[in-house]
Amino acid sequence: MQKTVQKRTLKTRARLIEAAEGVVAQNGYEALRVEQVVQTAGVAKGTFFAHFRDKDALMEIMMGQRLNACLDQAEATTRPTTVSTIIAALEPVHGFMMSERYVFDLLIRYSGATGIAEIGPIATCFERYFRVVVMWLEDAQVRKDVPAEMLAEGVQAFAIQAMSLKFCALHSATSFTDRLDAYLTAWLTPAA
Amino acid sequence: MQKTVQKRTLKTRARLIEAAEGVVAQNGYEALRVEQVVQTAGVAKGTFFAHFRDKDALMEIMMGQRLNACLDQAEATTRPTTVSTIIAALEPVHGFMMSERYVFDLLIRYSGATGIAEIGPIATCFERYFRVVVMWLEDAQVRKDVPAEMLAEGVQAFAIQAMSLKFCALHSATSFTDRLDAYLTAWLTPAA
DNA sequence: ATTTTTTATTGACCGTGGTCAATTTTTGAT
DNA sequence: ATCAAAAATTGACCACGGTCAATAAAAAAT
Repeated sequence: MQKTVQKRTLKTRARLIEAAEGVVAQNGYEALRVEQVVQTAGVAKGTFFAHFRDKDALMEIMMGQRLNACLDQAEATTRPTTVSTIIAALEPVHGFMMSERYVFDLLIRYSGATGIAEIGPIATCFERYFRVVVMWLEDAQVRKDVPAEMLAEGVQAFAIQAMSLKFCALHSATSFTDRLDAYLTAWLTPAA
Repeated sequence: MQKTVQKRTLKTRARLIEAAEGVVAQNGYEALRVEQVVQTAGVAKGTFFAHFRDKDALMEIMMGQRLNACLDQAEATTRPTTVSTIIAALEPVHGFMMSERYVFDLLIRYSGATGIAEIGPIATCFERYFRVVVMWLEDAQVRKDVPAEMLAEGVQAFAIQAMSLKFCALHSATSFTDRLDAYLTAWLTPAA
């Protein structure tokens, strides 16, 4: 009982994603409407949902691609060993995450797997972010009383916290980079 | 040009919130439908939106109340001075935050003020959480090389991280409390 | 009291995400 | 080539949050 995939399926799917990417390029992620995507792609609405569970599933795919590209960039830098170089290396990733509030919210919501064995593109990206940071930290000038894995989880937590505060009217005084720098210095190289 | 508020307004608003609370008590937050709330309250749909900007605004009010009650509980404990007692004191708060995935997501989304001078009930609660933890940390057995304010922001960040991972299929092995304990020990009382 | 102005309520209507039985297209067997 | 089974597509339809011009009720002015 194999379910053969027709080549037209792949074509339709590609057309949908292409159309969606065009819409996003023009108006951003938040303004994307399924109706506009299917019209641009020249298919019926039902077709969209035959290809993607829901609108968020398409968002996950598109944002996952962008995130992976940003992570490629991050990994292409010379291996950072200090707090400030780590932050600099992650700049493309964080930049995209903060590009739109809608993007940030959606990324956070899907950063963990939603169901059992149901790990989506965004959760995968967060896992990759984590692994990259672990790798960097393993031979960086940081505290060694705690495993690199935990340090990396902390980096992620602090990055999200700094991004959150960036969107927050109350704490908009300090810049994202300055705040993250202070957090990570205290976390990775404690003085007491 | 004062806009006088009629007493019937307050009554209608109270009826709406009461109705909403009943619905939530029965089916949880996620299942709440505006239609059901207005039916229970015996008003028209338009009235709902004359009282609350949108459905989320009502959610914010209800969750804010619950959160404040949890924070009252937290503050009623004998002032915690160690990592484990801090975690224990915050248990009611974290418990509510993790009670439903929908609740967690919404809280995170509104944890920062959404607009300038537009600080809502949930953001206020997060501010209170922060203040309470600062107060505790000020005379707790923790590192002093970093201001208590930053330590408290870290506590919040790690708590959110631990809650996120709790909802995540990948990392469900470690319990929330154990994970948060490890985080906070490393953050508040570093050994190197 | 009567009129005017302000405030609150109403419900028909809209936008948008999502569903599903019916239809069309493709595939594979004969 | 023909036909039956499987897969993909369609579009009318639904659910639900949210809007707004019309109406009703209350408060203020006369």
